[in-house]
Amino acid sequence: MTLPHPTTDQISLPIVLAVLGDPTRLAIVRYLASKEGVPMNCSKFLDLASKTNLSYHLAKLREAGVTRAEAVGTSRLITLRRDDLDNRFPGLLDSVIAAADGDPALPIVGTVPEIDA
Amino acid sequence: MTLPHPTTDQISLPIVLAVLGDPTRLAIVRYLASKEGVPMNCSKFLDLASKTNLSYHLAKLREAGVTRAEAVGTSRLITLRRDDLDNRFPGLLDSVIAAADGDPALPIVGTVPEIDA
DNA sequence: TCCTTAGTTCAAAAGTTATTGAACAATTGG
DNA sequence: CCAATTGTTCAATAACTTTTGAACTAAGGA
Repeated sequence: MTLPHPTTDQISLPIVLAVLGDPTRLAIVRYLASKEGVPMNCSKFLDLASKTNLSYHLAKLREAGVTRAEAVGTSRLITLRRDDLDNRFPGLLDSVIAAADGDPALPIVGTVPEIDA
Repeated sequence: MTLPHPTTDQISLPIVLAVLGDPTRLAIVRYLASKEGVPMNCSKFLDLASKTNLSYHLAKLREAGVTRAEAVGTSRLITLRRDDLDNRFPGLLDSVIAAADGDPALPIVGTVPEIDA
């Protein structure tokens, strides 16, 4: 199963903005950005929402072109499409992340401490 | 009647992103940005939506802190809260507007030519 | 005063998004 | 093979958002 992703030029500004305009999804994007290059699996985000709901939000992010998801075994490895976003919308992601960092009211991944290896 | 506006520090990133994630509102913001400092009245945007619907979208923009509306006579003078947005979310508005400028699919104000004075 | 212009409000309808639980696949380890 | 792990899909519901028309207010001009 190869998951559908938009090509770079199919990424639409209003859709990206609307997708980022949700605190749960913003938290996911911030976390991916903070671990740039390290693919995450969905379970990392379980403190943000239920498994089902996460599946929904992650699909939104992927369909908008914000993230890339690759099926590996029973996991999905999720990465931020930073290069594509930076190419298409220069400066946008950086300013969104910087703005989010300044807002203590936003949910963040990892507040509920994970049992880390 | 003084219309309600959030203070600068009440402006919320997810709300601003969600509000800008609508093509009609994005068109309004782009137009205001292109005419920086020149207050617009609502009728400027009548080629984007009906009068009633415009009232709704302009209220969303105002309530999010993106625009300021001042009642003058029977008109509302609408301006972009650029300083407030730039202070709160540096670079965000500029990158959104630049990104929008690169997308020919987005609606723009003034496509239907106005009978100008 | 009466009419027009500018925009709002209200209630209804339509459409969309978010959230949930139960059931389902697919991979991996024992 | 069996069970656990990882995540998806589906259908239902809840909750919002958008759009509309009709009725309204408020100011300004004739």
